[in-house]
Amino acid sequence: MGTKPTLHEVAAAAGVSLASASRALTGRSASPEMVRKVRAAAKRIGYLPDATARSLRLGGHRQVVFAVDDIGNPNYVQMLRAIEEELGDAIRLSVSATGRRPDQTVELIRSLSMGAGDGLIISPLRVTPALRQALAETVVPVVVIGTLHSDLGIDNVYVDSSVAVGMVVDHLVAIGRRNIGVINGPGNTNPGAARRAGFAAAVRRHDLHPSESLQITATDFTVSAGIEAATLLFTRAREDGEALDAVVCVNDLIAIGAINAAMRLGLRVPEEIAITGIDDTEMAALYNPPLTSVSLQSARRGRLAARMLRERFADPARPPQRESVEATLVVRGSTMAEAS
Amino acid sequence: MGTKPTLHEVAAAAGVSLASASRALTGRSASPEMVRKVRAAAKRIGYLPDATARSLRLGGHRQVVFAVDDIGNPNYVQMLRAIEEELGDAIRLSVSATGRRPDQTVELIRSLSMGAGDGLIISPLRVTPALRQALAETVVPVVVIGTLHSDLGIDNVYVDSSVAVGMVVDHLVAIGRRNIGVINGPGNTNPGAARRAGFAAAVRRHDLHPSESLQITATDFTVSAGIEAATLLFTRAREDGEALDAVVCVNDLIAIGAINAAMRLGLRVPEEIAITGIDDTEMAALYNPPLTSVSLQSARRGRLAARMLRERFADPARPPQRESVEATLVVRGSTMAEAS
DNA sequence: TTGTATGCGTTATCAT
DNA sequence: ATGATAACGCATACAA
Repeated sequence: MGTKPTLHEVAAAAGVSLASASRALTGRSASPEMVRKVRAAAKRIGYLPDATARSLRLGGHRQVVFAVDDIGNPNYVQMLRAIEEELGDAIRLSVSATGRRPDQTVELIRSLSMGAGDGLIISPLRVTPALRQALAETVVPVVVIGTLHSDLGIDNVYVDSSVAVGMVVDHLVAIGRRNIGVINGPGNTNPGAARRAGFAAAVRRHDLHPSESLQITATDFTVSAGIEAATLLFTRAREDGEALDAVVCVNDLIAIGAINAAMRLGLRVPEEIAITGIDDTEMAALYNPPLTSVSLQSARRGRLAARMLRERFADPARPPQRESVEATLVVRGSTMAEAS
Repeated sequence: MGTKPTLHEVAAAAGVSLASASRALTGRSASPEMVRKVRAAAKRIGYLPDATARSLRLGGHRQVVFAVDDIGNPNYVQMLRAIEEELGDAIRLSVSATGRRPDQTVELIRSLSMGAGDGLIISPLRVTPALRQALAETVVPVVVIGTLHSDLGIDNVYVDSSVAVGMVVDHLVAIGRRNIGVINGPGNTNPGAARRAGFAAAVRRHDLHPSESLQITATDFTVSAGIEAATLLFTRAREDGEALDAVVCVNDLIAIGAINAAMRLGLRVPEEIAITGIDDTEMAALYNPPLTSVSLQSARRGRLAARMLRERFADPARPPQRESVEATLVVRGSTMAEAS
């Protein structure tokens, strides 16, 4: 009773052959009486068809898994949508949240070898040694969206997000802001580290010398973390008497948090303080004020990754591919008042 | 060459047995020489393991499919996240966009019988006769999120969105607004029709008599459609000299479009015009001004649906379940200036 | 270590 | 219309 009933047991319970049971449930060619008997037996013993077995027999479609830390992140949502589109009806797409436990991605890659899927697309926040190891050993194809050493021999699509930070700093300097603070994300992630480095390089290039107290780290890439960090940044600048006319945030969510914090403190955006994000989320264009941001082309990256996987399915022997995507600055109202 | 190579052919190409080929690739117990030969042969003929077969042999997990019109819709994203969480690691979750073609949902239900999945969660915008038919016939369990006649015998979780509209109208009247316009969504959808009816009932209840010109229909449940519709509404009201101090929008995206349109026309929100949404999207709380909305508890609905499916897996024979969720009003700055 | 044979749960082919 | 059986692609128990 505790085990999962098979079609075999349905047939036994109904007192008919296996083949008849199958036909009665799929409705191919069976007498009304047979259908009645079989469906009754199936319901009685609690039979549910096994999708895997059906799929095997019927020559089912390929399945690819898309694994990200947080499905709710708008960035990943864009990727998800693009991947789904690119894969089309012929390939089924599963999503898997890996953010709950560390190195869950590694388990996932290993589980691929147990039939979890025919291919995998991941966008890992951190590339741990264990992950590198798993990537090197995998037999089923994996595409990584994010920074990755090329000698791993893994299909890869990436974008240099450190230059993205450079672009916003360039823009801020160009419109006359020189007292630029920054809200970083956690430094122990790949994007976090890259953007942190990008900011350091940019201020050096422009000969800016932001005080340490204007460089702050949010605990997470979220709006609430952004509010918290920005509030601290603004009050600290005020107390210390530090000039501050712009804040670079390392993603849109933090930036929106920063705008919220600024307003609560009565700071006007962009007149008193310019605020920028990164990712060019849908919300950026819609926000009030609209958020200046840098598009990292998430949709395009997702589409490219999906295409790479399709092409690898078609030709498993071809050399590993690498493609990159250009960051593009999108200037909006959070740094410049709109032309009237 | 055009067909998909199987392990059998790898074994043949390597001149070893099927079992040895299997072991060499999974790395169980095989000599280095064997591993080398087999992996070489596999690479040469372009072998990729079949996930379905592996999963069948290894006793793979259940797979459920979540099908919605647009994966990008924040509403569905919340559901997706909750479903993923509730299902846990033991059940794999696939997403499927059904918005591309009409009645693609029906095809999906039928394709379930071909091994596409062990269970299905759908949130259809429209319940067509064909869909009803497919639901009545399906052998694999389906949970419908949305309005559904109970005699279909399908597990169902729903929320009455017509009362949601009533709640915002009550609120607007309570704060002294009586010249209330509305931006509806497409009427040929389930939510669209329900909310339209809800508005009609509410204005009747409060003895309001909004002129026809203040009741408008957006072409879609999107921000851009909202901007378009709201612009038309505001300019029309201005030209006709109609008083207008509030606009009920049937979802958050349209409402945000309406706020955008209002600002472009120089209308102050909420002082001159109050604007409300429905869905209580994440963006609602973060927007500027924060959007008064009605939570339809998407996350909770998703979680309930996932749980229903799990419970049906556990006991296929139990009677069909129905659960509902309460709409709750969330008052924010788009209708009332914040307390200072 | 390697090969042979069986079975995972289902549908399709071929008889009857 | 129904029943017996092979096959889908793979991993493993067993024998060698």
